[in-house]
Amino acid sequence: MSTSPGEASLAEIAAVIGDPGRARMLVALLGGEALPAGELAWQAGVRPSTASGHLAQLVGCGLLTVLRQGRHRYYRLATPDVARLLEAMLAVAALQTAPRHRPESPRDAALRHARTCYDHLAGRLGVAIADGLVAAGHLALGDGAAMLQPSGRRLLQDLGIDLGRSAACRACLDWSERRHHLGGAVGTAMTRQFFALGWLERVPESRAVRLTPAGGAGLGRAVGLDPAPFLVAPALTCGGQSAVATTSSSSRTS
Amino acid sequence: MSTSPGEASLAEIAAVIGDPGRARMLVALLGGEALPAGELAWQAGVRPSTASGHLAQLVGCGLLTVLRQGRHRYYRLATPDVARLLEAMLAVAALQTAPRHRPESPRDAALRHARTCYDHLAGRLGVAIADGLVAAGHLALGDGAAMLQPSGRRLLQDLGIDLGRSAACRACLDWSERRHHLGGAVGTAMTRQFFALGWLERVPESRAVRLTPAGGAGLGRAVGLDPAPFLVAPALTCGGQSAVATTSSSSRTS
DNA sequence: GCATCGGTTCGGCCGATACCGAAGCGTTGC
DNA sequence: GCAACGCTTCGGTATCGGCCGAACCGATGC
Repeated sequence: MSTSPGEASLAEIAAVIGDPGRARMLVALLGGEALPAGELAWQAGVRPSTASGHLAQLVGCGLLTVLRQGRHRYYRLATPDVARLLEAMLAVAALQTAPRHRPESPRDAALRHARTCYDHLAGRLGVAIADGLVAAGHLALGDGAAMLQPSGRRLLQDLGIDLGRSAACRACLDWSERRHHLGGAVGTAMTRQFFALGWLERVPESRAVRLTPAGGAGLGRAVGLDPAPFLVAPALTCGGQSAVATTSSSSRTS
Repeated sequence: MSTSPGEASLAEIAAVIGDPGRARMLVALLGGEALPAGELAWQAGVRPSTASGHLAQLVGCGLLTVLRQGRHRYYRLATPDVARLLEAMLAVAALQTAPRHRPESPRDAALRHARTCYDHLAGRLGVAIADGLVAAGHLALGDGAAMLQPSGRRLLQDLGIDLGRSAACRACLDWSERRHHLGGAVGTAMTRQFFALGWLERVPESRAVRLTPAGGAGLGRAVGLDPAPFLVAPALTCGGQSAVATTSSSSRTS
């Protein structure tokens, strides 16, 4: 066969992602944290033995890396490129599912509201922050790319975020909003600082994040965000127990 | 199951891409042209009946669209998002294959040299043009994003390319060079104009493109490109017959 | 009209692989 | 040391999906 290496590996990688269980593992890891094998098995809805095989494949084709720590093995996305690939797939997938069923599970609602996209913010909150920066003239955004303006650089410096000389950042297509939010080095640095300032906090067992009152005030000042819709968050549906209860929590050890 | 629609479709789409035959079809369509079913069957190396099934799946999950014309059916990538997804996969796949085998088939050599990436230029030529623009200060490039500077806008206007007010463009990761080339609206407009000016021409039966002598002179003036390495192109290996001969040309009707 | 051609549908075959339970291995904690 | 724990390896089963040839359908051209 005259299969170019590119073609061969393309199918290989896609086939590995193309199993429902493995896909669920990857989406779980899209939060950016490293997770142990048992947690991923539970997320995928399979037995540990099955999950182990899946994880071996994911590591084998370079999508994940392992971190051995005591008797645990923590898995994480191998590179940011993998996260971008997954987001690109979710964006295409969202196009197909949007017209069809819209049951809007509570878990999805929380994710649509605000979540991490590997190393930056996504969901309505991520889009709203990007919008605020654009409206204030701090950010130029268009056609899949974005660039921070001098005023935006100063703004971020005031928030304690010191960027190198790079003003360019990625405009990541948000699969839930079908709009762009801020990614790349600038988006990563902003998100990290927001967590450090206590403006954001992670929702347990999920990629979802929550805006704290301090964060609402801070973002209101900084980017003119109206924090109201984000503070009344759908917390009742994603507080950890109800979402988990709808799945097979019985198979969980705890 | 609590599979969010995103997760379910992620696996669905990946599984569809994950077949070697279908992957070859998609890569063939990455050239940006619409191709008839028979041509795609030949590219995939399967019988028309098998290819028909594959194409139905690709259309079914929204990756391709059909264009009926007489007794032919032309297939093309459904949206630019699909092309971006495929390029993201190729970029990740290139990471894995790079350390391994490097047989460097003649077809790959031509593609590495210069090719279309759906609607813009890629390969060494695409990267060299982007480099030239950056070196001359016409383009700011960094972290997956790029932005045209005022001088770059004037340069493109002189070449007959009129952009709207958007100066932002995508920096597309080149899977063969592991560097960025110019995509987005600006990259698309440039590439289209280069073809219109006769600076570029397509290599038949391939995504590869060739720089014409006029194009070498023009790009030398415009972006300071040294056209020498691109004019002595590996044309002998990709002229159409030798590359095709290595595959099953016997099954071809012509 | 009839032959040709591009493409799809159908039926049957077969290889690949996801799944589980049981057993094994290394680590942790008492 | 011994038990508990997290994870992996192995063997067997069952299902899924790709592949082809043959038949069918619609459009084209003489």
